Parts: sequence; structure tokens; C-alpha cells
Amino acid sequence: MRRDVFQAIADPTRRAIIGLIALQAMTPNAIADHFDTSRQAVSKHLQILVECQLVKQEQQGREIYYQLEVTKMKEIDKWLEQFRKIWEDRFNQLDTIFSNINQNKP
Amino acid sequence: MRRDVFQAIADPTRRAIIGLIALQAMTPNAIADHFDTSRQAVSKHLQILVECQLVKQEQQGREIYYQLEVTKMKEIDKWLEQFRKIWEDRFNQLDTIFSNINQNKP
DNA sequence: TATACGCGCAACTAATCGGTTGCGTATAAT
DNA sequence: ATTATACGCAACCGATTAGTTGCGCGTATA
Repeated sequence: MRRDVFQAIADPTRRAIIGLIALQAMTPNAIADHFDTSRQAVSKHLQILVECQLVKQEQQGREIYYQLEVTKMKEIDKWLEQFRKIWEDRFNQLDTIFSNINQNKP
Repeated sequence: MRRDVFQAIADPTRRAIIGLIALQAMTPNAIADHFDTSRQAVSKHLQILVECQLVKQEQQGREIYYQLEVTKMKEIDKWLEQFRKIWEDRFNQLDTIFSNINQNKP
């Protein structure tokens, strides 16, 4: 199966789950209540999220709480870095243009 | 088909293409040379990237140059925002702990 | 004008995906 | 002890995916 973070966040339901458990750990049933999907469907998504370490489990009696591994999200952030540099450079170029205009003012 | 940015970047080849044309626009054949895939396979990926506006085309004679729409990447950045807040908060909490320790120093 | 090249498009295939159904197991409630 | 709940696991299904092959249409080159 060997999935990565990018495939994990490709699915909209999975992104919604991530957003949901970001604030507090939840059980599969509790998560499923927030969407109109079955528990099993949610469980499958959670399985994928666990597999690529975006989420970790914590057993508590017969319930299993799923919790977001926020730091793993940095992996996406890290990939974005290179492009952030590009789009910020464009802003800097605009800055240069503007300051040149101002310099030419009497 | 209605695809979004997150599905677009889910595929590793697609991410590689994005990284490649980020610096300069390229033709499908030129891109295909960088991977061991067929031109048609690359073309399909490009089609998907164009579909969700991550990439735009520019015809030049019989060649078509594909260019990255860097700003579209901000959409991913925007989604990450909420989590960045969380992981930075954890740092701030650590800061607070440390500064408390320092305050208690004689 | 004839030939070669760059490309998109459509049809096809094997693999994968998201989801459902049915089951087994462990914990909690009666 | 019996029943109810929470969950994972495996088998299955239709839909989608990544990739191949073959084609046709423009644009260059000879």
C-alpha cells in the first residue's frame, strides 16, 4: 500500500477528519457522526491516516481515540517551501518596481 | 472529473513535474525526457494540472509550453494555515514554560 | 509539395479507490 | 452470565486511475 502524506490529504473526507481531530482526539463513531458516512468508511480513512503517521491511536477501554500528529503536517509545509520562495520573490520584484518609481519621484 | 489541487499534488510524478516547470516553462516532450515515462503519460498529468489551474499552456509554433501557476499553490498553504497555528502554539507553550523557569531563577 | 515532428484526443486495460456488508473479538452494562 | 456496544478485519463491488496504443491535425523542414 505504501502511501504518503500527499495521498492521505487528497481525499476531501480525510481532510475533514484531519480538521476535526486537530482540536481534540475522537473515536471513529464520534467522527462518523459528523459526516453522513458509515463508521466503517471512517475507519478505513483513519487506517490510511495512521498508516502514513498523520494520526495516532490511543486505546481507552473499548474505545480508541484518534489524534492528529500535527508535526507530520510540516512535511507538506516543507514541500511548499520551494514554491513559497518563488511567489514571495514575485512580491519582492513588485516591491523593487515600486521603490524604483518612488526613487524617480522629484 | 472535477478535480482539486490536493488530488493534483497527490501523484508523485505530478509533484515532480510541478517542481520541474516551477523554474521555467517546458514542453511535454522536454518534461518526459526527465522521467522514464512516455510523452502521453506526461501529457495526461499536464492535462490534470491544467484542469485544476495549477498549470497554464502557451502555444509557440507547434510546441506548447507548460508553466506553473505558482499562486494556485497558495490554496494548499491556506489550508495548512490552521495547523501551522497549532504547531506554533506548541512552540509558544514551550516558550512560556522556559520563560517561567527563567523567572523562577534567583 | 512531400516528409518529419509535436502534440491532443479517444479507446482500451490492469490496478487502485472509496464504500458496503458480514463477521469476530474485547470491553462495558444489565 | 447474558446482552449491548465499540471496534478491526476481510471479502466484495462499482467507479476511478495511471498508463499504453493508435490515430489525426497542425506546424515546421526538406
